[in-house]
Amino acid sequence: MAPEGRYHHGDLRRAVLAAAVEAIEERGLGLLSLRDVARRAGVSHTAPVHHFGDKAGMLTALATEGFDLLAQALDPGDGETIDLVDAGVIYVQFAVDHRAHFEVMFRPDLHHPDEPALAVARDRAGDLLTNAVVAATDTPPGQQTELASVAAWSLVHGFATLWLAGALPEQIGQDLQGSARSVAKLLFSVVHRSDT
Amino acid sequence: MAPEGRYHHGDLRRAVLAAAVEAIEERGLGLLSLRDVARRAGVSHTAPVHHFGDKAGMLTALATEGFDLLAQALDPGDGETIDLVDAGVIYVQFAVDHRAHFEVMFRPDLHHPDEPALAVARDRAGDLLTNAVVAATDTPPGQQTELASVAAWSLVHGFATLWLAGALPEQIGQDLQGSARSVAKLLFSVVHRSDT
DNA sequence: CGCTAATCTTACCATCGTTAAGATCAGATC
DNA sequence: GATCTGATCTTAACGATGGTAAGATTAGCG
Repeated sequence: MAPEGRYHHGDLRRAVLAAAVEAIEERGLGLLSLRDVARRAGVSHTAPVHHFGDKAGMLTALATEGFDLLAQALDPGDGETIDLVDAGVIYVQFAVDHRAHFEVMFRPDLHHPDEPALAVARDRAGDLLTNAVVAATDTPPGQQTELASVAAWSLVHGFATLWLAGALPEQIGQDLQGSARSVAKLLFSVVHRSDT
Repeated sequence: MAPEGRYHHGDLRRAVLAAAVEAIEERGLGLLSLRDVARRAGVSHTAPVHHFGDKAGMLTALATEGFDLLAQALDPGDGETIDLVDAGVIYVQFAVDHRAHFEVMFRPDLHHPDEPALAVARDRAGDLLTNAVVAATDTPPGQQTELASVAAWSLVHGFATLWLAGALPEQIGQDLQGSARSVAKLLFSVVHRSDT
């Protein structure tokens, strides 16, 4: 990936983010070291500074990339809205497939709080989720819809988070796909009862 | 709290855990420093080693204490089972009131994986949640009940986690109590629809 | 009182994140 | 093609961190 022996890497920003994902998946977010990331990318430990400023900047960029990937996975394109259950399954699948991204996305204590790109990416993904709820409820957006969206998001987010934490019983983990779909089907109950 | 000027602290284990909670609430789990915790407790930076072994040991103890506190909050005593909605509200309230504990509880990458006390405390809290679901569903425990429990837990856990991450809309945060109760009421839909 | 184990401190080491200074290089301009 | 300029990367250094080793202090118990 990295051109060997060259002073200028060529695409260090991307390489650093990829190395960070690799490091987080191997040793966990808590043990992430910027120097280790730089080593994996084959550059000196201060090279990432120029692209990200500091460690928090790198994690902010990683979180932004994560929200972009999630939005991309949730967006069927052509201005259409995704089915609610499908959206739920995709959300869980994303958390599992992009564990490193997902963990960083919801750790604002590790971010630069005032990074506009992060807010933009997060809002885009959030809007796609809300749209799926609105389409499923078939009622005009309002305060009830907002609560329904929050509840729906909470359900799939909680499921994904608990699975990542290894807190779910073994049976669930053995058939994660099926369990995720079963849980996602409950989104209908959550969304339709939330107006009572 | 700490007896001044004494060589032996007297209750350093408790003091260190309390200092860790304080430090996490102030600066976030990601920036937690063992030396800072020791400073807050008024001891040298290696004093906690004797009680916890290392940083992961301290966080494992903190997570265990968290599960114990949660179980205590969910246990009405006298062998009775708690109401499902009440349990949901209590869960969210616990996460907010004991933010530091809660965050550590679900970060197994920061724990000693084979600590028995942690597993015991976690299972006790988990059983209390499952009991509340079983009592509400009114059906014998089985695979469906397990899925219902997971879904119910996911809903409140996701809500709490998203709130802690600052990811929920402002309206929710302004009336967290009310929103938490509204979400907890949805537990009935989740639990009763999960057998279809 | 005296012994022992628990508790805590000081000294030290490798590693970490960050900053400052300088080296190297890509691309634009002439 | 030569030169200049800014972007990119490295080396060097600093304070802080987590962990280990050795020793000091003291509580509990005979």
